[in-house]
Amino acid sequence: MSNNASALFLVYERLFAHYGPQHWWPAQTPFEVMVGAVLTQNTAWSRVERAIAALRQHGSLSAEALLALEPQTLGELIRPAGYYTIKTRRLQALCQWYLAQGGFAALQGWETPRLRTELLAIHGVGPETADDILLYAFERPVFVIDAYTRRIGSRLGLLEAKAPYETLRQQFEQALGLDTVLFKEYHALIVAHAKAFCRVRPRCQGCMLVQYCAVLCHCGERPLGEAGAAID
DNA sequence: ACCCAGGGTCATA
DNA sequence: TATGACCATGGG
Repeated sequence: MSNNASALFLVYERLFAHYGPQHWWPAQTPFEVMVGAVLTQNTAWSRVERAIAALRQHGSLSAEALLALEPQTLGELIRPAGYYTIKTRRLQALCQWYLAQGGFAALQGWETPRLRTELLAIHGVGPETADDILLYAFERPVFVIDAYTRRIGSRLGLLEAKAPYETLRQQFEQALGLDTVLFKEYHALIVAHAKAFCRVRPRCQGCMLVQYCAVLCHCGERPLGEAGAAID
């Protein structure tokens, strides 16, 4: 295992030690995970919670119900999550595919590569949304790369922030091994860490940044070495 | 008033 | 391959 690979695992251990288990994804059903994955695209989760609550209140938190809604009605329900016109189309496209394939039980029988390819073919489902769904709805060992992963990873000097999505995903998967439970927890911890320091920006020089890095570099006895020294 | 959030698509070079 | 515009709400 390369230094980089062991460093990625060390970061996980320290995040877990600091924040504890995150119990992700915050949803009651696999289908709700899928809906949330679309709604949270470039959107704060607190906004998504509002939209999901509205859908549940309306009795429309199912593929059949979402498809039956008039676009204008659905748009009104998910309005708090922003991009409501686009997300209305995306949600209904996802539901149409979901039902056409026979729903969750049928899809669960698919091999992961096929499932991923088919998800990516849905209009409005990109790599991160597809991988959120694969990991948290279908429990497949797929590592999710998001903006937080890029930011934290690059600050630690462990990855290139602008590298292609697939490159980074394979980097994590090869470093950690295909472990669904680990992947679920790791991604959730990255988001937890980012949220804890959501005001930290690359140009910041203040104490928040020191704490942000300290969680990963100095909370344990073992140093991160060169990777740790590379932070900002 | 300004920045940005758990992205993705499309047009352009 | 790689930028940039665009989508839209609401919290800090």
